[in-house]
Amino acid sequence: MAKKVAPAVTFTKVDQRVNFPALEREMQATWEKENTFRESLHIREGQPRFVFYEGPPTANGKPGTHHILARSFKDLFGRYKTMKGFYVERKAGWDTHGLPVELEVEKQLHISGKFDIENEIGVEKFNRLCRESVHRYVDEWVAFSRRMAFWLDYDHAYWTLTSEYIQSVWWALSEMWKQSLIYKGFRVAPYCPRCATPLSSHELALGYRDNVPDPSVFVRFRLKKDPNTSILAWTTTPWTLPGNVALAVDNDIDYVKVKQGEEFVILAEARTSVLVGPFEVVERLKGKDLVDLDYEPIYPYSVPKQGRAQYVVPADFVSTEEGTGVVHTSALYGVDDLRLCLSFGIPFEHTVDLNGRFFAYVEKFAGMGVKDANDLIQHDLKERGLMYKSETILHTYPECWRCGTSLIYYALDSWYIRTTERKQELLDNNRATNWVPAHVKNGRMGDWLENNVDWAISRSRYWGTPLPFWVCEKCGEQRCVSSAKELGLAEDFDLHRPYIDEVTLPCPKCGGVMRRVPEVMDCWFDSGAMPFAQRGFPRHGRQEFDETFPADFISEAMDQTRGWFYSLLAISTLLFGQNAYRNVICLGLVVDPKGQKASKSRGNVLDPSYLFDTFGSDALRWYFFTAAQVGENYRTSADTLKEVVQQFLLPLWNCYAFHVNYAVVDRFNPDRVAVPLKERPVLDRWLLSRLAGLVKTVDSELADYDVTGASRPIHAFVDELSRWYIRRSRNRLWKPQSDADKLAAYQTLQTTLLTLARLLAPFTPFVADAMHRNLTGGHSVHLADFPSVDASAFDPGLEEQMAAARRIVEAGHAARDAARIKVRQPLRLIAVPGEALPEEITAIVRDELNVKAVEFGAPEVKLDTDISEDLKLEGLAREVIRHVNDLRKQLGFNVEDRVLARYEASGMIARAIERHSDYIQRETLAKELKPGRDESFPGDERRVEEERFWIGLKKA
RNA sequence: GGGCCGCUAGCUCAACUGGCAGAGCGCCGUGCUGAUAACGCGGAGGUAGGUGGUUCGAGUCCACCGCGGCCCA
Repeated sequence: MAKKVAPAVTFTKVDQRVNFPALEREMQATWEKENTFRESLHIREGQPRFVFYEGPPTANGKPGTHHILARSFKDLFGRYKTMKGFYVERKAGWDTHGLPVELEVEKQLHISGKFDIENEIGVEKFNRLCRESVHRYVDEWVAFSRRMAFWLDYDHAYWTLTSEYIQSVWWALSEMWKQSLIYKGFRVAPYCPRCATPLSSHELALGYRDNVPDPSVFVRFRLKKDPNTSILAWTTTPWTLPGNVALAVDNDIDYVKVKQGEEFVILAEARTSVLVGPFEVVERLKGKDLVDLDYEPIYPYSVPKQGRAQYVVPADFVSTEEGTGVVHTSALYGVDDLRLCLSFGIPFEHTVDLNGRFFAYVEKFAGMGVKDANDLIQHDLKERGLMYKSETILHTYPECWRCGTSLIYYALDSWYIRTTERKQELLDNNRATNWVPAHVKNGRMGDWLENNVDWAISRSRYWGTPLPFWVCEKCGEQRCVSSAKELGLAEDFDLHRPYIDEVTLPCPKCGGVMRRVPEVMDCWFDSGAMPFAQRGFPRHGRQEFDETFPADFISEAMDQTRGWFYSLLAISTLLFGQNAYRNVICLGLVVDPKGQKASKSRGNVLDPSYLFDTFGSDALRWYFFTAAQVGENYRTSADTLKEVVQQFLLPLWNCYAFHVNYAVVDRFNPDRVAVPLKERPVLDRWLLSRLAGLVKTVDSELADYDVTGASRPIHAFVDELSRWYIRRSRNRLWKPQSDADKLAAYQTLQTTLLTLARLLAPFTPFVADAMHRNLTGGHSVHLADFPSVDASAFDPGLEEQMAAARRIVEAGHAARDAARIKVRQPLRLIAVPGEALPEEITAIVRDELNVKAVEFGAPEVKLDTDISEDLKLEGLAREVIRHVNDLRKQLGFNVEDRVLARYEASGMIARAIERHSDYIQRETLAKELKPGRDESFPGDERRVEEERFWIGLKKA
């Protein structure tokens, strides 16, 4: 007797009733214990880098289901490229500054607005609380990311709040300063005069109220050359009239001059319905005919001495939907107004102070609040015969979400980066970037860049990178600082407000005192600076920066087009003349099954921990990779995730369990010499050819950043593996004897499942590693190489023949169904159309359709439905086999248990058992099959086609 | 108001450059099951959001409109 060689790999039996969330928790623990992530980096040290940048999440809220999406894609490519042999550093990052953090702290303190922060809490304490708040959320993010298997190096994370990081940001600004790209100007924003603060668009959206009453006034602007004629302009904010500097018309709109009594009025033809009383059209004009006309200022206040103002200019934002088709323009109290005045060089001056009160020089209304002044201004205009008509309208208007005060649009001092000067470069660098999906490049992103405006980088807030600009109190000299050292500060000095505000510099020009401007930076600048700031560059990390710029790959949600995608592009273009990333995947949103965005008020938010606990993170990841084309929205629900588990993960797991559990029984040794491919049965050669094609597809699609293109074929392959290969191979593993055929089947399955595990490792890292470790005796799949294509396995001809065979099988099943003859009943012949297939494949067809012969070349599928006595007995034998196996299962025997069988039968059944006893014993692992009822054998009455019989079984 | 994306079966989604509308789930019927939280076969279910246009031919190209989404104003 040959001595048994202990296999090097011992498989552990697999439970078919797998619990994925539990499996994932165990695997996570294993990774922690074995430091698998660190090890996966370690084994690629010194290899070419694949550079990934982590877009830092704002650490001021809990992670949600939509965060699983982007983090899945980031992780996918990190793992894939690692398996392809690259060193993929994955440095975590935290976006720690900004208004969201401040608002969170305001909420926590039950305060709101600048007044409370400065006078009740104090900036020092406020910023300390902001810092603490950030740390609190970061812990949750780390736990969340671990749970979803997002491998990221949290130990070396970059934090935008560190002195190191801040100084890198300062350096970036100082470089731009040297290029004269930074200037101070005005920026119009929604503004609360009570809180004395501008509002972000997010805050603005919180405060809209319907049916707000406001004045609606039509004002005469008398022409200088003809004071009997006025241009009629409309406004709902009379308080802006003292600031009027121009009137805007559209060049192409039709205007009319109408006569009413002794007065003439000009307005858009489409708006004559606003006129009071009868009128007579005396002249028709185009907007461009009005351009350049000077009018009598209604108030003299707002225009500085130099420059031309108070005349008609053309604009592209004038409409005839409301008003008069003429827009009164007050440079500092409207976004369009300011843009227009700047483009025409019209001079202007503020009439209203930061508390919403008129300056003293606006004599008639000095010191009045803007809302209170509305009535007085209307009264004044009426008295002077300039008010054509005044009414009250109800409209939707924003209020301050904190205090309910009506907001005004107000221009504040703001610092800008002159990005428009480098617009062409921005466009060129964008064009050189690979966008997925492709339409974003010239669509959303390209369009945004075409309409580029200078980047307003200052915020009148507290918790942010302080602007490094110092201005002399005396002479106005400006200076940009690029490091703490330059200020004479220690390396550990907290560069935040309020400490930095106390740092003054002597003015080199006049010897006066230079003080820092009060603003902090737009935190988008922080995140856009991360390619170098995460290294502390240029003070440190020069080599690392050189090695890791630009990134090969980044991925975030689509809304980052104007966020991080832009801030990276803009900063890199200005500083380094190229984009910071080569490939970018922009993802859609996670929405509910109706396509509605998830929100607390709609009650359609999916709780990520519920999803993790119920379906597991592999299911979520696989869902995001396969469910929609990249860039589309994901209509997500518990049902769609359940489908992933049932349609993909369970069939995959069952294929794996099938192989392993039989391999355990048979003590399959994966180290045995492989049966040469040519000697393997056709089914194996077919599967391995399909597998080679799959590897090729997945690899090339991932190389192209096409994730659905890579993942969907894997699903299709698992389907074929389960529903054709294993279905047709069960008997090969089930049979008791160990021969070359069985060995080939095990070896084929082993190769296939191992390859699948490696293909799946980037997609579903938990289940892939569970499979891989068991199949290899404990090696993590994440330390393995990505599979390479086995070109020798390709056999397109065979694949085509197998496809033909499957078409025949389908037609054959349909024909049986039509003839109402069950598959268990063997038949003599099926005739099918088409060319003859090789015998080895035809044998599969015969077996699957349970026919003795297949005849090719028939005009249509035809089944010989004649059942001879021999065929009948064979069919009955198969019925018996099924009942015996059913009883085995019922009695709780294991698949490999040998049994002893007794039976009691008569008639055809008895004859069938006698004639086919070898066959029955083989298929039921029965060592003996004897007639005679024996009550010591647990058994059952069974019935086939009205004939009763009894069988009993015992373990052998 | 502007830009981009989407709209295909009850649901989730496919269909290379224009060429006979598909899959999975669900439903109905049926078969099979040591074949798994299965599987096989058959069936019902579609005006391709709408209206025009180009073309021998349009889900696919063009125009306009509607709905949903994101972004900007």
